[in-house]
Amino acid sequence: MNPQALEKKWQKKWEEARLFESEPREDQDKYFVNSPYPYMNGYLHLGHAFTYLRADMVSRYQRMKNKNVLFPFAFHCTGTPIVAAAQRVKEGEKGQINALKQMGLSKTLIKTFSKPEEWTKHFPDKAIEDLKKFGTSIDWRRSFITTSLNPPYDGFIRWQFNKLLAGEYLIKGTFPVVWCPKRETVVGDHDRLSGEGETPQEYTLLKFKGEDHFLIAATLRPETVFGQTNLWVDGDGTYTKAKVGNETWVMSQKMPFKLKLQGHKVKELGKIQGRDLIGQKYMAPQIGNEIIVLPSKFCDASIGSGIVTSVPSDSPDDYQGLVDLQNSSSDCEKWGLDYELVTSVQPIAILDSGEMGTLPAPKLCKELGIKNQTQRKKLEQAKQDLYMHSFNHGIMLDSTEYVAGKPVEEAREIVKDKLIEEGKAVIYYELTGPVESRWLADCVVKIVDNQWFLEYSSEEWTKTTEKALETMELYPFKARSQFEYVLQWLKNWACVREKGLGTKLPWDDNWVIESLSDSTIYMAYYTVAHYLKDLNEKQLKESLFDAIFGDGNTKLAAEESGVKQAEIIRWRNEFNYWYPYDLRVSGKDLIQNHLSFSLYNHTAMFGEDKWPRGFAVNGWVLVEGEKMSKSKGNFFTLKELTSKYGADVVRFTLCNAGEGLDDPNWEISFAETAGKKLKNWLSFVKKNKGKGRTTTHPIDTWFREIMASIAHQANAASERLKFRTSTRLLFFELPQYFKWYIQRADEPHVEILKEYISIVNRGIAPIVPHTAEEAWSLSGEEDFILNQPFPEGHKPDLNLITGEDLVKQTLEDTRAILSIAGIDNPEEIVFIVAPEWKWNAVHTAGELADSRGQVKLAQLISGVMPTIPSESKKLGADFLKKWVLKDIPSLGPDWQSKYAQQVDEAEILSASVDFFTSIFNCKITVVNADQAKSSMASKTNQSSPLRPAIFVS
RNA sequence: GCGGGGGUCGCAUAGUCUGGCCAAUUGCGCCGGACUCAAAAUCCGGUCCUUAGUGGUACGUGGGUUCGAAUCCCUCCCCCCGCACCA
Repeated sequence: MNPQALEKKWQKKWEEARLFESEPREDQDKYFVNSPYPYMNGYLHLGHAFTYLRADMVSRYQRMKNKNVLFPFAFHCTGTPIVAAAQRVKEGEKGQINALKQMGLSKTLIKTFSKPEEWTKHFPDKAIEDLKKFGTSIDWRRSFITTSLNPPYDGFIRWQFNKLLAGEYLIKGTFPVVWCPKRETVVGDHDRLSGEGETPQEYTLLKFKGEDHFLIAATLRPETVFGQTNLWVDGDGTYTKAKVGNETWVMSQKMPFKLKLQGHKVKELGKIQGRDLIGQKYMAPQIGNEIIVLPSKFCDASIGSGIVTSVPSDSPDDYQGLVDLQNSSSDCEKWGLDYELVTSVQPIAILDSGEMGTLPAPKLCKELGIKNQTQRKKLEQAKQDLYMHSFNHGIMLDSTEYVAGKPVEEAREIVKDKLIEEGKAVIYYELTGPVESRWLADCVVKIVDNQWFLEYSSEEWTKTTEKALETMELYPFKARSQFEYVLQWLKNWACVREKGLGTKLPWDDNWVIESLSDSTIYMAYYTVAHYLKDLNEKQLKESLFDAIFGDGNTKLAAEESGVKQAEIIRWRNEFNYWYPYDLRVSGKDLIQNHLSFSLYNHTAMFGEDKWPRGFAVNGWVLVEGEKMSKSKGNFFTLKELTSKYGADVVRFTLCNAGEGLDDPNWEISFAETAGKKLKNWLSFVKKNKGKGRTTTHPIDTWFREIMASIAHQANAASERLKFRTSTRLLFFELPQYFKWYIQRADEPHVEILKEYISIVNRGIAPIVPHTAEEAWSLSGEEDFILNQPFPEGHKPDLNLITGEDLVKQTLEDTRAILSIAGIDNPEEIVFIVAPEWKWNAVHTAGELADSRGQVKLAQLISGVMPTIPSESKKLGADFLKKWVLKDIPSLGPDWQSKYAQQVDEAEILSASVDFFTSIFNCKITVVNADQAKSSMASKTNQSSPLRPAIFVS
């Protein structure tokens, strides 16, 4: 049977048995695991598969630990990408249509994709199909899509936001967005021809008072106003004079338009030439001096405000501009400037940038050998370096008055706020780089009024959320510091948008709730999703949600919604049974947004008993060590992989790709060979059903103990979601031991063979469920393997293992010696076990050992020597010396326990003579050192407890 | 720059928290052998150097702590992820 057929068979059986349709059961502990729903603008890929596999393995593992498990799944459709993509299809854009074609969609289907709803129908269905074929243990009855396309969910989100508003978790503010002036719309990343990732950046607009107007200059470094020496304009450029509010401003020609979008009242008055400004003097903000306007080449009337305030101490551009002008009296003459006056302008030190000094810009320019202001590349680099350096290391000098001694980072905010308060500056936004919209227009920044924010920066709310985090179980432990950091750093989140799919803000139809904000507590919705599914919009009253998810009155809810009160109570009970969720499995990229948001919203919406119990985070899947991407050609959808390799191979190899926070690395070569391994296991199980001897063999006990020990370790690993470790132990390591067992015992014992098969089957069931089910049934067992207990084992009894370790060690040593000696066909091999007195010596050493296992040599020698036969006294001293100085350190602490019980080495090795003979095909002799032939004396002396001397000939 | 995670024997991974059973796990690859007319599959053995075994070197670099360091501390170098309004 090919893997797909086998998998289909078991998937059908699971479905028929309704194995994953979870219902509350009061007599059983529950376990609720979930994972963030995927965004539905494409098929599920290997990256999704990894996270969902982890959730599925937990789900299956917990079922085997006798938990009543709920694992639901849903689909995210909120936001702009689907709408934007649909719009592109509608406009017939080639790139978008090709992308869909590449996914294997038919032409007719693609046509329908001009409607966003079609996306939300097609992809969820396909995702369900893919995940079913992947063998996930999901309760599909509870699935849903988000947005207003699903009225019950829509109602749930409206209910949530009403509660958030009432609880004062929402605040209003303004917010800068990227704006297309042509289309008059917000421009997200997917609406851009170029400039992806560019965002609005805050500048401080400084106002320089002149006789009847202000010059306007934008700066990113308001704290440097203390060092202003002059202004720069583009002498060849043209500027605009405009009335802004009650003042008259001079600025670049494009700026009035931008100012309007940023909430200013602007009326253009006329033009003014840059050259007319040169030589004029203006009152500089903060320093209260008049400074002169000078011409520069780097200053461009079309960028920003077109006017720059000059701080030569800390800006390489400004410094170089000044030097250039001071080096050229002819230029000064050309612009009608007083050369004397120009040369008198000098940089003013305002902040200490550590090793860069208090006048870093002049220093840098000289060091870099910058000749003039047209060396843009060097100057740009110098500016970047200096900007970061000063920001991180700079301390304001005494001359800066109220910010003296403060780090630049703090001073910047203080100075900015003060200037704004005094009316000497305003906030202004520019983009971090040029952005061109799909509608072929250059984008600008617009300030949105009335923007709603979730107030994640609220101290009180954060405190409660931190408390919630404290009680949570995090996988891996390492993730905690990351979460702690995020919670204290998280800022307010703009939670509504002007466009895109989603739920409308209940109290303002013009806003749609944003996609990271409508997905914070929906795990609660899973508990009753299958009941709410059929309700109509009129029934979806606030009171109903209050009654199910809170302490709302069920009678009132029944009256308002028309749902029977008993039903509502049942739903509430189901919510209370499953909630809170025990584990949410996600990629690590969601720590800083989604998972943290989810935690915040839980503390806002629910009581402490409903706060999340666990987060598990994992890395991003790499393929052959490289990031998966369509352009690299290493992009795999879940669907193509399961149909190529089968679900279990994909699960097995993904599980083996990694665990913890590291990026898991999926290897194709392993996927190619893993199928064979699974198949081999099946044939092994089939072939060995009921086989084995009924007589006992000394080695049986050893293997039983090994099985228990491996199972014990695997169970502990699985408990911490380390399923790779678990699989390695059970599927790779245990079989190694089994091989050894077979080598030693020829035929396994019937009960032990059965136990071995059972342990491996149950152990790998969470990872490769189809193979495990098949093997379970092949081995003659009844029922689903999923209903069996996961093997737990126990810690091994070392005494039962030591003897076999001796045989193993001896075999390895013998092999090593033979190969080094170059003997292919030995005639005789003699194992010379340590004499009694060496054992005694070791025991005595064990008794004398301190807590670290250390032994004082002198003390040991004096204690042991009397017990050593006189003929061996010299050897004895040598042995003790070596034992204490060499062996004990390498054996490690607690070395004594290994030797505590003296095993009869001669007997153990003698019992294994047949075994050794079968391997080396020669005479095997075991002797005690006391009886060894004198011809072997030099070897004999090497013997020590558990490490016999070996003589080959 | 800030925050987080890393750098291990061809490749990939375990080990690091809790220092010594660590020349170091496991998979892939490679080499040799068995089986076979042959191949595939499977099985056995090997895969740092040296050596009739318990010796040397080695876990990014350079120091330190310790009887003892892949593991703890410090320096430096390098790689990955995030720094948001985007799902």
